[in-house]
Amino acid sequence: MPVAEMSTHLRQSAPLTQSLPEQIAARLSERIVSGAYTPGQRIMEQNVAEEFEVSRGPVREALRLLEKDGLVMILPRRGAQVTNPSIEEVNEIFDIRAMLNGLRDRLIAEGPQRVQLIPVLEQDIARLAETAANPGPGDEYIDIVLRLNRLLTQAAGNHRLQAILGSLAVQTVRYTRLGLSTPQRRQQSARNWQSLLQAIRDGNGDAAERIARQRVIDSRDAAAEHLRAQSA
Amino acid sequence: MPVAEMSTHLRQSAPLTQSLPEQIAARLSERIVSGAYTPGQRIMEQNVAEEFEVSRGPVREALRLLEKDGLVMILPRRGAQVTNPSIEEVNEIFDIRAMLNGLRDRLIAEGPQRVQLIPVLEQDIARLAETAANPGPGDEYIDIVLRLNRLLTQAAGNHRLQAILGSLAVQTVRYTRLGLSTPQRRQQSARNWQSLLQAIRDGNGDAAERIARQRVIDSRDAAAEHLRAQSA
DNA sequence: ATTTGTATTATTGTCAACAATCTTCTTGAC
DNA sequence: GTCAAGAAGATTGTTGACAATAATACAAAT
Repeated sequence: MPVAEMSTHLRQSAPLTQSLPEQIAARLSERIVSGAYTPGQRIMEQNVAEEFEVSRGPVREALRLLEKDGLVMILPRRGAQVTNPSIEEVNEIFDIRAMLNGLRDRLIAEGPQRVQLIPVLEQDIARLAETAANPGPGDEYIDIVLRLNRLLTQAAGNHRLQAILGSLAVQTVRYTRLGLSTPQRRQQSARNWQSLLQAIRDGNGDAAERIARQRVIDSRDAAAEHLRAQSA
Repeated sequence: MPVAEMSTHLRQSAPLTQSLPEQIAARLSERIVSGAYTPGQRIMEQNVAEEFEVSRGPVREALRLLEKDGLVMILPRRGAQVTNPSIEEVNEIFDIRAMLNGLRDRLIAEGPQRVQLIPVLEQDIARLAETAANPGPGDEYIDIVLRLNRLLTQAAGNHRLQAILGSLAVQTVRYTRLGLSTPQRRQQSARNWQSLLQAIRDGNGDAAERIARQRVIDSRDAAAEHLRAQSA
């Protein structure tokens, strides 16, 4: 074997669908959201570069990409560390998400794409109702919620909104999971989704916006409740 | 002549307040918003590097910073070019700004900091009313509006919101100016600011949000009107 | 005249080495 | 024993060179 086998398969000889920094960022992103890198942990360029067998240049760019998504914080001369947002900052992000989800769902309720969307929503929201009361951490429920959100965010047709909401969703997914960890909350959530579906059916943008905002605020409050309980 | 005199003074021997990429980004940012770089124009790393007498590394980072602010678009293997948003994209950004300005002004109307803020607002908004009807492009009026917005965005106390709104404001300042280019529009705008002031005095968050949204939507429509007139 | 293939050039992507700066560890004084 | 100062090490910042790729110009064939 001429050269050490690459353990990570980052390099492909065929045309790359993703740039090298993007691939590195994706791998690091997984580790952060999965908790393999703990909040506050420092990420050193040299280590990442050696692991992926690239130089520090692409790694630097990858870390900048992660910073754009709010997953790491880059301080001058101190490098990147996994973000560890305070409860206040998490609340701030949820407030922004509430407003922008309101806009998103209004755009959908008032837009022409809602007619094709309604059957898909009906199916997913029905599954939400089915799985909400299941005991346990609710991973299945949460997966459906995340997919629903992605679907709606794409369907709204506002590209900039899509980018911002995507970034904010990544930053708060940890807390969204926390907030949906009890059957009671999931049932509350499922009721909200059904209300939203009805508002979209009716083409009622005002109602869609109000319901979306309430959903995110409920999510925020539930997460805050858990965080308070944990720290106590 | 031994070596070309440095025209830009980017390098200081004393401790740098801003990092090198930040300084480069600031300089390029000026040129973009001032129109020295035209929308769609390609910015080449080598050229910028030679002009500022640095290597391409910091320039690359500077361009990534500008991308984060939405001032340039970076395409793989094609480099950076000044963003040239379509009318639709500008409308999208204004919609987002409307929602987030609503949140911002609600936070202020409902927050404790409003009592210290009210005298400052009264002064600036009075000056708005004075200068609104002046003929001409309204540069003075627009300067006050921009300062007011900065003030409120900072005072709201939501750091993430501040970052997002700052970025969106930079991207739309060109169109904001366009929308405030007639005395009629400025008088409409001034009336809106006075309504906002009253809502903040009353501590009425709902009203503050509604008024803020309306203000941005008016701004959006006025800018769109001008753009339509221009292209016809 | 248009189009297609090819060669050339221009530009971005990546790398390894060096410089500057921050952290940590050791040493010494009180 | 605690704290301060300095030295050693570790880490980010910057640079210039090389590689890979995309844009351009030109030539030839239809």
